[in-house]
Amino acid sequence: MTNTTLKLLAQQLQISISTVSRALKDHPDISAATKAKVNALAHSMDYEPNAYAIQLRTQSSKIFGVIVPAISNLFYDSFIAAVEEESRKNGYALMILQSSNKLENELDNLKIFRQNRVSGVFACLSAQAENLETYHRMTEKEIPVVFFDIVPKDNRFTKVRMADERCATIAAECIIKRNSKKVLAIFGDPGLSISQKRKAAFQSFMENYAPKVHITYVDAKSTNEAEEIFRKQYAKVQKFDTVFAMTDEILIGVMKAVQALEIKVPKQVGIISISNGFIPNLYHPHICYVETSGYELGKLAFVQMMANLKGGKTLTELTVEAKYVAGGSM
Amino acid sequence: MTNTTLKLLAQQLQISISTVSRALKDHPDISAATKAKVNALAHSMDYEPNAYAIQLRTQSSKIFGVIVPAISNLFYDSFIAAVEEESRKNGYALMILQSSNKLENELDNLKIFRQNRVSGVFACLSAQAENLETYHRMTEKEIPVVFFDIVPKDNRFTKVRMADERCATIAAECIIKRNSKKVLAIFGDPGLSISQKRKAAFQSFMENYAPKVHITYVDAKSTNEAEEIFRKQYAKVQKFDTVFAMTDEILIGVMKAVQALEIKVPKQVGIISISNGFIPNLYHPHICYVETSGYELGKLAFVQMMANLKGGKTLTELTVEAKYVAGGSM
DNA sequence: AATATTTTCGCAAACGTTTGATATTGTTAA
DNA sequence: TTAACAATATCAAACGTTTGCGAAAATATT
Repeated sequence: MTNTTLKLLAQQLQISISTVSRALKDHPDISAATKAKVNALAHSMDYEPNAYAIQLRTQSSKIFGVIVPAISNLFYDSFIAAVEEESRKNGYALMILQSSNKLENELDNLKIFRQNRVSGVFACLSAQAENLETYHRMTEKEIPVVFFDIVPKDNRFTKVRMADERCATIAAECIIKRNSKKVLAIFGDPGLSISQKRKAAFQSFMENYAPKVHITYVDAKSTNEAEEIFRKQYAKVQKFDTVFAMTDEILIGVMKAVQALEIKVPKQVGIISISNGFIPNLYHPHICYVETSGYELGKLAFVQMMANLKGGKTLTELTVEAKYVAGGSM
Repeated sequence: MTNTTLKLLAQQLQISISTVSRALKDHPDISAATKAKVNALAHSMDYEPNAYAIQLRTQSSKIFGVIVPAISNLFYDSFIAAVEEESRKNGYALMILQSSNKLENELDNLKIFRQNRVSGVFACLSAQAENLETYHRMTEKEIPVVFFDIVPKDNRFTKVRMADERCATIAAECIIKRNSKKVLAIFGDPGLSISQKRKAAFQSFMENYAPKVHITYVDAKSTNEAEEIFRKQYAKVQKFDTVFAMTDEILIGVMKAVQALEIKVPKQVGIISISNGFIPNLYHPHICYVETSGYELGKLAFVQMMANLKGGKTLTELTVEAKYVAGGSM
């Protein structure tokens, strides 16, 4: 069955295509009577405007592209959910592609976006190289790019991200308040700037405000690594009394060890992490965490995108504020 | 900066648009020399074919639509990830929209898909009404629809889903093998057909093969409800020795209670659930589960989609087999 | 040398829509 | 009654491709 088109409607009603087109979009040039007729027929014939023809004609696509390392991820999926909500409210649809942290995929995805003349791109850099060349090409072609979470240093781009330093600082404050003496601080992949930032912020805060607290800094690239580190450190005679987990991945590893070793939380060990809250609330008692919300970040990113679309250039780096959520683990 | 088009390339090289077009797609009519020239210029001018023009001309879009209740979901996000992978391999892009389980959104999404003339739709029905009318309209317009997970009863559609009955049966087997005497079986929202199927299968299996086992059947619509149920049942003098959790949500509730009550697993209580594995592996010991993989389901759905696209009508209901994954909880 | 064949390319229409310019009415003011 | 104007509707070009058909040039066959 062939699709209903303006032409079809026009010849049914014995009027011109342009009249039909204008009637459908409530153009003042068209009389109420004609509009009524056209709308009625369009509805009964199940007319759906052809997005491609429109986009070809108007040179604008009403589609945003989103690149995430992985869709299946507690943080990114809430980011996507937020962007999707806002997009739909504003009449945009989303094309979502995952890079799997591979440069090759990221480039492929960008190509698809360019070929589909997306109105804008939300991009999270893949861990590998910083191939900004391609992104520059996009902005040259007036496709705004809003980077989120893992953003480039180049400040010719619009960026939104979590207030990473602040997150770490809040966690540090908390540890100081708890009067901890010995802390095990586990950070993520040291290759990622996010790890570096958080660690630097954490470290400098602790050194300034609680220089006497003894802190063991370690990096863990995976859940398993985090678990092993915890076990090893816990085996020492001088045990730590508090552990800081920079990510959900790390927290999961820590909690596996905690459960296996039957450690009482918070009596024997206090735990604090940075998370969106899902994982920390799985346990009893709930783990205390500094909230980093992918959802909030998504909302913010969308605002930035619209600003870019409307008012030309808006190059800023915005951050979402972090807040502490108390659980029973400290 | 304006986009490079075939026309632009053509006038640069003083040849016709059609020659450029054919050269670019390696058409045998074009000489090697011309092809070389064209390709070189196209590359240097950063030519990107305009997907809209192509789709308008060829009437095919190379885009699939996906509707899920929520992107931010352990099951659906892995489904999406699988479909995305396969799609890209086959040159398709994905448009993903979430219904938030609202009929209104679902219809909006479908409209967007129709207007974008997607090549096919992967749909998971929202919990509310079964508005199959719209889906029929799509198939009439020769847009194949592959339903997944929550599928309609109408068997004029292509459907893929988990082998729900089998999942429950496997769990039941496991419980029998463990020699359980008293079981607490917690199922999900009784309004969903998936809950009904699993419960029916579980119940009939137990009645047939282990009629003497005492089973308490309850429904829980949320994590909190599951936790409360567990606590209440566990307070009884005649305690259950095994609990079956139909979903991750329920398992999470159960585990909160288990942790709070400091119940030893599996000594005091055995636990088995149905899950994709992420949640069960968060705990120590790992919870035993019957695996239902969104990822596998995605792969299967994609195969069905391609079959539909190629060979006309392929109306079948396929299921992904379930398998038992042993943890330390039984 | 004339014809037939192949290789290489251009013409033009079509996909469905939007929109500036223009034409056709009907209405009002002088 | 006629000029002036507003209201309504049409024409036609354009967006960037693809593709059937035919034309020209080069090569091969008699």
